[in-house]
Amino acid sequence: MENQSEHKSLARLDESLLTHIPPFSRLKDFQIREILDHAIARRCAEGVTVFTEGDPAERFYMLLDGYIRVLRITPAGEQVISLHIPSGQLFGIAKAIGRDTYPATAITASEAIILSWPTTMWDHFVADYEGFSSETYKVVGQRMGEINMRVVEMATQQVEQRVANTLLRLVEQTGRKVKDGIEVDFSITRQDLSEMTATTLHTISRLLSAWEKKGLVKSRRKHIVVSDADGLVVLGQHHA
DNA sequence: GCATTAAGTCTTG
DNA sequence: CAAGACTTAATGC
Repeated sequence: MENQSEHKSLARLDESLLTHIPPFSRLKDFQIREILDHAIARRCAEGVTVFTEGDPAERFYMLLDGYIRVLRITPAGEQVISLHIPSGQLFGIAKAIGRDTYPATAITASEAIILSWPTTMWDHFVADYEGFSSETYKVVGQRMGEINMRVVEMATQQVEQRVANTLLRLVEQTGRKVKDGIEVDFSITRQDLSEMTATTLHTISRLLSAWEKKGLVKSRRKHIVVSDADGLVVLGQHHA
């Protein structure tokens, strides 16, 4: 949790870092300055735990660059990946959902740059910074919506449909255009995908191999490119 | 239709 | 070379 993360407040933080990020975009320069002066900036390698489920929510976070993986551990010790967060979003905002501990664990899915503030400042942010709370509700709502969709998928769809839809969501939210399609923009293993879809890495491996033969995806170790999104959409809908 | 087991290869540090 | 990522086939519910 305190891995190699260079706590130095990355020189002096430039105001342009925040001016175009939704929760702060409506603020005056002096307010941005104020916010940055209270922030701690941290640059993390991939795989660093930012906070752990159940920990007291002492800080809240803004992801400036990279991706965050949100996960929970079952009593049996299995990981379940519940969400990936792209840059420009707040996370670890326990206060927004009425908690004083973190409801899940957050780990960097790539190299990342993260700002954070003490949770004691939360009420101040909500009260004094225009647009901050509405943006918070929006993000919380979006994530709830996605989780809801996934619950329905888990209950009603077969594995192939679930994996197809999960992969589509991944490239939609975190995809990067490459030569022959859209690539998931961070390291992702078959194990990871299985933890997102409640299946095994073996099934994922078989599915990806089959899809590759059909020309839907191209994957190498830790990389997945979706080359025919429409084809995947069909698979995700249809009962094959 | 899928998990499990098991037995392997290939890649990376 | 060891550890981790990945593949494939066999078996059983």
